Amino acid sequence: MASEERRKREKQQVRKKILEAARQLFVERGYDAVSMRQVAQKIEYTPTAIYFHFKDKQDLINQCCAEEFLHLAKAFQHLVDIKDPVVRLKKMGMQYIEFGLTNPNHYRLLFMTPHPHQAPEKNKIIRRGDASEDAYEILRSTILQCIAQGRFSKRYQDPELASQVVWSCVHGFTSLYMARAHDPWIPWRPFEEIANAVLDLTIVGLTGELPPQFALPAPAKSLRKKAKRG
Amino acid sequence: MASEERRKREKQQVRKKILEAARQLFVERGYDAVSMRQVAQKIEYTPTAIYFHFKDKQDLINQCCAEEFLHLAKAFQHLVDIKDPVVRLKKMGMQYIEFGLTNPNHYRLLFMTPHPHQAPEKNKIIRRGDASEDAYEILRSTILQCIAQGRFSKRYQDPELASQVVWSCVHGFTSLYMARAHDPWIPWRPFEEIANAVLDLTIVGLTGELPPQFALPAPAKSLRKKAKRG
DNA sequence: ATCTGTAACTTAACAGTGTTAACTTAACGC
DNA sequence: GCGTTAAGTTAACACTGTTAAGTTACAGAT
Repeated sequence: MASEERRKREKQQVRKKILEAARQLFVERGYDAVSMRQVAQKIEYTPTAIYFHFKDKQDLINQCCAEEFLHLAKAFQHLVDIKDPVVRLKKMGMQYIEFGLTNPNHYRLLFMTPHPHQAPEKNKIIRRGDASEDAYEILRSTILQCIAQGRFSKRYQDPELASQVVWSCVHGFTSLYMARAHDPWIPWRPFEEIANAVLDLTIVGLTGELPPQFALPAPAKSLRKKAKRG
Repeated sequence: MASEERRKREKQQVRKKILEAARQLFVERGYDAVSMRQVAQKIEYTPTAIYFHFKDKQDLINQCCAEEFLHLAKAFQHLVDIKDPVVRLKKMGMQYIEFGLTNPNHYRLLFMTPHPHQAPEKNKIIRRGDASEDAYEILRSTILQCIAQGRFSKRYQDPELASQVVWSCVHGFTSLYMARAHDPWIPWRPFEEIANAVLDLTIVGLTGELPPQFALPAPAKSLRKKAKRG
C-alpha cells in the first residue's frame, strides 16, 4: 500500500536527522569526543534508537564520511573548466588544503582516522569512478591530461603513481600543519607560505616547469592563531 | 639519609616500569585501545597507582612520545657522516618513512595524534636544538648545509621553510599510506615506488638536480599485505 | 620502643562510554 | 477486531578515566 511508502520515507527522514546531528557533532568536536548519547539527545531520541538505523558508531561515522567526500568532490567540480591541466592541478591542491584547514575535524575523519574501509560495491553514496562524485577520480583524470599533453617529465608517466605522489604531498602539509601547528618547538612559517611552497615543489618536481602563482584562502579559526610566528 | 635516596630510586623504577608497559601497549594497540587498567594490570599494580606517577593518561602518553622522539633522532644520527648533504637528505627521508611504517602506532602517536604540546622548557627528556636529540634540528642542519653549498634553487633559501616543506612531503606519504593503505578504492602502487617517487620529487623540486638512487627497506607487517596491488 | 608523619599504594565509587536483550507501543494488512 | 511487524524505549552489562578516602609500611624523632 501507499502507507508503506510513507513509512519508508519517514524512516529515511529519521535516518537523515541522525546523520545530520552526528555530522555536526563530529565536525565540531571530533570522533572520540562525541558519544552516541549526545547524538541521541540532539535529536530527542534514546541512544538505542540509533542502532536501529546504523550498525554501530563506526558505521555512523562511515556514512558521515561518505557524505563529506561529496563536499570535497564538489569543491573540485568547480575547477573542471580550467583548461590548462597543470594550472588546474595546482588549484586543486589549494582547494584540498583549504578544505582540510577549514574543516579540520572533517578532514581528520576522512583522511587521518583509520576506519575499516568499506568494500566498494557496498557503498551506495559515492559511485566510484564517477568523476562528478569521486575526488580521487577527478585528481586522476586531471593528471591523465597533464601526461597526455606531455607536461610531466618522463619519470612521472604513470597516472596512478603521479596521483598518489601529489596526494601524498598535499595531504602531508595539510595533516602535519593540522596536528602540529600549535607545537611551540617548530618555528612554523605562515601556512600560506608553506602551502604554496609545497604545491610549487610538487609542480616543479613533476613538470620541470615553473609553477603558476596564486593566493591561498584562510584556514579555520582554530588553526590560525600562531600562523604568523617565526 | 641514604634511605631517602633509595626510595627515590625505587620510585623512579616503578615510574619506568609504568612507562615501559604503556609504551609497549600503545605501540601494539594504539592510544584509544589502551586503558589505564590494562597498563596497571601489566605491571601488577592498581590503576590508581599510575596517577601517583603521572597526572593523567595524556601525561602518560606525552612521556612515552618524548622518549620515542629519541629513537627517531638516533636513527637520523646514524647518517650524520654522509658527506653530501643532498644524499644525506634523501637517506633521512627514507629513514623517516621506514620509522613510520615500521612502527605505525608509534608514528601515529608522535605525528598524527594532536595532543596538547608541552612548552619547550618543561620537557626534560629532549633538549631542543641539541642535534643529538632533536630530530627536527638534525633535518634543519642538513638543509642548512644544502643551502650553504648552493645546492637548492633560489626559491628555497629559507632553511626553516625548506625543512617544513620536506617534512610535509615525507610525512604526507607516511601518514597517508598508513591511514589508507587498505582502502580498496585506491589502486595503490607498491609503497617503495611511491616513497621513492615522493623523495625524488622533493629533491628535484628543491635542487633541480637529478636525485640520488637507493633502495628502501620494508615496512611493518600490518601494512605490507596489499602493497603489491594495482 | 613507641609515636608521628608522610610516601606509596589500594579500595570504593562516580559519571560516563558503546552496545545488547527484552519489553512496549503504534500502525498496518487482513 | 486480530495477529504481525516496524520503530523505539527501558534496563542492564561490561567497560572507561579519574578522584576521594582509606590503608599500610617505613623513616626519623623522642
